[in-house]
Amino acid sequence: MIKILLVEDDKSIVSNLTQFLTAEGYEVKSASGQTKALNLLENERFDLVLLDISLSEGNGFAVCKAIKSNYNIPVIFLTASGDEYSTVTGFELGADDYIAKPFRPRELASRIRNILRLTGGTETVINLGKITVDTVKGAASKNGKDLYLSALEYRLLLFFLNNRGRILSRPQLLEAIWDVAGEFVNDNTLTVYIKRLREKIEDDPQNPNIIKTVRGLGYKVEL
Amino acid sequence: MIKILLVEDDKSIVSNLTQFLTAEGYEVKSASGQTKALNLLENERFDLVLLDISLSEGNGFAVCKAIKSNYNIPVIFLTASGDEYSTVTGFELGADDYIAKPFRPRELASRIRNILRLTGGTETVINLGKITVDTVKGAASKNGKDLYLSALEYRLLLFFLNNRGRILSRPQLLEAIWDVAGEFVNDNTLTVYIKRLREKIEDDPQNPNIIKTVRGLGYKVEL
DNA sequence: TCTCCAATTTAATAATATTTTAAATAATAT
DNA sequence: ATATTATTTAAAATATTATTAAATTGGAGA
Repeated sequence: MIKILLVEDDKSIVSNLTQFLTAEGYEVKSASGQTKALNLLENERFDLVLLDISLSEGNGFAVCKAIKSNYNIPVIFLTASGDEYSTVTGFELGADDYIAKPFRPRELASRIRNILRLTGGTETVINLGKITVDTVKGAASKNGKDLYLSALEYRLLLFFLNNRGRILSRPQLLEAIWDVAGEFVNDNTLTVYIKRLREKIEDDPQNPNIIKTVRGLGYKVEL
Repeated sequence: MIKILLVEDDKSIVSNLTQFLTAEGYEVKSASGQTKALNLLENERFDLVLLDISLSEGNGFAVCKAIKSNYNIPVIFLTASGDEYSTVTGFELGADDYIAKPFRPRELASRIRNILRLTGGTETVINLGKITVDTVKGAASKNGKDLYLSALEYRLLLFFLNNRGRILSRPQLLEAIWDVAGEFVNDNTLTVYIKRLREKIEDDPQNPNIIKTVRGLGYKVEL
């Protein structure tokens, strides 16, 4: 069953959408504020988040950012209509689509199907050889033994696993994990983290077998 | 350079969008009808198609279907406004997004970036005889065996493959790979790289069969 | 509020592979 | 035959990545 988290404080929208989406075959839970939303996300696995970005409490952008960096779940923004600013920066913050209120439910359903198709659903447990990452628990292990990764090490590993087979350039990694687009984070920070991660996950960190260096292009984890 | 094919018969839209998207850093080609569009697609590689579905000649759906089944390129529909029918069946036909006219160029740009991000760009595998380059993996192979190319060798090969059939002059190559327009990179650098690349990809590097020298003009890779 | 601790970032240095240069040789066209 | 263009070779210069250690930051608990 595909689970959708609806983050919205307008009660009537919540009730209408819940009814409609349930009829469409989704399981819907709702949260009226960003704190509640993040709480729910910590405890349950969702496949998609519908996010009202005009939440009274703070703005929705922060939530989106948090979701994106911690859970890798697709997010669709529900925006106040005609707010071009929102749409543009929404995408840039990692939203996967947006829809302006008021919207037709059928169109929303269509966009949901589309995003789920494009993002291929959410994975909860990712395996690669001896390494396992459980994104629900937020924990990683090697041969079943817990790996004690720091938050950034964890996110870096997760990003690699979500993009295995791909060459990931340093700017790409910096942007994905440190989310400053190139600026202000010492480039070497990444190098240091690669080293630390290797130290924890590789059998022979000097001759890494999981995270490979492709000189001049970036790093890559094989399939 | 990311290449966009704009399929649209309204001249003023074509001209406006071409200008705008070019300024955004895309390479834009346009076709006024579906036949022309499909012709272009046969001969060039595009990364994304913007498709007006109210084309006079036939409807856009057929084109979209053809694109999707033959090329696996993301398609964004440009629809007449308020046409819900179009949006729903558009997605179902494989469109990756749609935008209703009239739209704000910035929003279109935003959607383009988003789709390219979601679909991970197109251009993933390029083949030429025994040589294969996979730009997602960032790796090249010959007869399925890995070629260990340096970053510049890789970029050079990629550039040749993206421009096969064309004669590429030395200044052109220098500018493309070394991105120096006004010299200061020893002209021979290119020659040396051609040699190294040939050594790795040619069966008989002394009698190159892939990268041909066209004396006085430059180099060329046959189609 | 303060202190301490772990996590993160930065800086300095080393190791290594790539890139550039230069100079000698070969091939081709006029 | 000679000038021009292209190739080859090998060594020098540079860039990129890895390592190590020290400085900084920010949060949990006293």
